[in-house]
Amino acid sequence: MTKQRKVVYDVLRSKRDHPTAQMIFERTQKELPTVSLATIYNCLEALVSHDVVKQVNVDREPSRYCPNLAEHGHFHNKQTGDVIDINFKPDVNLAEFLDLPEGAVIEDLELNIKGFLK
Amino acid sequence: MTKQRKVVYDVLRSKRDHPTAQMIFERTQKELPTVSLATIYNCLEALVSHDVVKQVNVDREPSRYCPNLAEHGHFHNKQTGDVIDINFKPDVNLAEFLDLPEGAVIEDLELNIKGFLK
DNA sequence: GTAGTTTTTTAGAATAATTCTAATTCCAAT
DNA sequence: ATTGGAATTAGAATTATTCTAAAAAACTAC
Repeated sequence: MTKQRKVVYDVLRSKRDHPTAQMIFERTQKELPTVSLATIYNCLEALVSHDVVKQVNVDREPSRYCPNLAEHGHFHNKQTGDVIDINFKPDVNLAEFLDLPEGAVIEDLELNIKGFLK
Repeated sequence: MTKQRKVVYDVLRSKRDHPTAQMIFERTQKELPTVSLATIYNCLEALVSHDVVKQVNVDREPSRYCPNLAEHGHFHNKQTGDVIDINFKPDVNLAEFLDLPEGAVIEDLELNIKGFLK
């Protein structure tokens, strides 16, 4: 954990709105004015590969980052652009409802829902 | 439906291996040697926006395209790079198992599973 | 503490999928 | 045939991300 990685991680935890690397860069600059965007990407890469942060991709938009490690999906509000976490109801194992091929081992499951709030 | 769009659509239906735009470009060139990559993107955009083809994104890899319109997910085999369709078991309504916010209207649901075959 | 080694950060260049631009071609309807 | 509108094309532009090389920082053993 370097100083930069810690600040990036804190930025992510302090406002869980699924910011992009650019947004994280801007928020991190308030704390570390000389930080570079490459460092933001490096830090995020380190945090993601150590499984303390999840990278969230919706369509081909810039990646967003999320410190929620529990298995969950994302609701992308088309009207506001917001992305919020969607938890599964208790004791739900998604894989049970899927027609997976013989011998399939799931390493990662990604659920993205797009829509709006009525 | 122009000639190019028809060939692109036929290419997609004749081999349902979720090709990228580049792969579709190469396959289309066999039929239309003077076609351009921009046209492939244009045609795919037209087909996707008219809801006859689905665009499939896994991570930040190049988009893949799929003529299967039934609601389904995708299994991404990390060992082979293959992407295959995953159907839901009969009468399963995923939304029932999710903690959606009040008033959420689902317009699109995207399920990507990464793993391998044992 | 200091010399030596490794890791991280940084700025800027490079990359690659996709989109845009402007010119040309195609086609349908007059 | 001519015109008008849309589609196609080649190539330039865009943009999120990755790479490169150099400088800075962090560690390690002495």
